[in-house]
Amino acid sequence: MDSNIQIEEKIITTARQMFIDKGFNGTSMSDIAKEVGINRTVLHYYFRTKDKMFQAVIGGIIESIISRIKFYDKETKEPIPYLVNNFIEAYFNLFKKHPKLPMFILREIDRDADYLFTTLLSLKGESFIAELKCNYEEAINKGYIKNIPLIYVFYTAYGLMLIPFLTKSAAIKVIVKDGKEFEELLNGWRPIIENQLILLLSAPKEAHK
Amino acid sequence: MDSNIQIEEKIITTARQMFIDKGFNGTSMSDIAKEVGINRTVLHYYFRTKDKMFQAVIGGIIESIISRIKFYDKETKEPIPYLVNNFIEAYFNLFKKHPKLPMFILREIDRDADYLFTTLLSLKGESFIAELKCNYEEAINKGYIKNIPLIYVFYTAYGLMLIPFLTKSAAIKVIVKDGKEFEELLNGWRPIIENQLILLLSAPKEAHK
DNA sequence: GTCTATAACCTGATAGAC
DNA sequence: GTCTATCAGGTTATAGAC
Repeated sequence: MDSNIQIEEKIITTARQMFIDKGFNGTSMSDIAKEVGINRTVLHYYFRTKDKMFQAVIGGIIESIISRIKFYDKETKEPIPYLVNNFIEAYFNLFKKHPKLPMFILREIDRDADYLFTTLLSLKGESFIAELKCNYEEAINKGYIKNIPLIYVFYTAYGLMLIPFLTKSAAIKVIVKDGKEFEELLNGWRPIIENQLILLLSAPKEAHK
Repeated sequence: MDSNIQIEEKIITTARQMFIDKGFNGTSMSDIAKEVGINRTVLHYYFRTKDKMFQAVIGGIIESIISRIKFYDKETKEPIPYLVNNFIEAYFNLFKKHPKLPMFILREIDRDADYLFTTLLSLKGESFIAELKCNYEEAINKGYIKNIPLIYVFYTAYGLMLIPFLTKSAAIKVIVKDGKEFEELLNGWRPIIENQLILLLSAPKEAHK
């Protein structure tokens, strides 16, 4: 039977969206069943427990986030501003499509960081993070980017990237009337974070006053 | 009776800490009662509902966060680097003492932004935000700071300020061994965020290359 | 495969004895 | 004021009929 696979597929996609919007604890099996349009016990038939269902869903979410990272490639030698531009473009598109994703990932880090990293490493390989670091240090040694610890680049990039989405509902209370005006706010924010990232990364000759 | 007031005091302080650590939904009345060392129904005797108990606690939390904001004072005319330094100092101290506070405030914004702002305005006055904006615009007009929308200053300040604490448990998984090393990580981060804020705010003559 | 029925919890909240 | 007992509602999960 292929209606089997179809319904399993439908469960996973709607469950993914609901977990992103409301988090693990905020989403009940009943909610998911109602949204899919099936009996609650059917969920248990396919996945047995809520945890196993979450496991079937979290991989795709992590993949969609991590795949946005693109590092300095010694072959193509793309300039920093181009890389920064690409990075921001990719994440802005992702978060405009899933505005609750930033909150989701932080909530999950807070809830169970161990499990998140186990899943991440099983997806991208055990040495994923070590490879990132190695790649980054090589770019420093060749003088393409400033000598600054990788973690601070992450802090700058993700701190500035996530904050508008994390505080979106507050912004709509205070300075912006609707989603359309929020979009314009984002458009004004983009060049600022772009500039700050380039300033942080650019090799000394471009950066020093 | 004053044992009355004592126990009410004890309930509030431990409830505040537990709400900060686990959020509103993550903290049950049973948890609080167990931590205080009383019967669960005693909580209902003092506060009747969980919501009213949260109300008794949230004011102090908001106050501790908002009171850190210090804007340009036309009287004393303190220079931007000094103000930035003070701002970062105040929040780093607060978050080192309560590392879960950043996650708490974001979670509550996500859960009920309306209620949070109603409480904020009732504490600081209806025109609190308008006054901030007015103060800020005056500083721009007098040429003390660059002409950039206030919201983007908030995004930069809080984005860079919050991100290390929001991802602390992830950092401890990956790049840092313990709390002491995390402290050092923070010490290295501080001058960077300081520099970025000063660059963002400084009036044109100091800022342009 | 999908349903009903039910189990075994946990939640917030209240009534009433002491 | 503080307790026990109880309620009504929600949660995940399973057994068994069809």
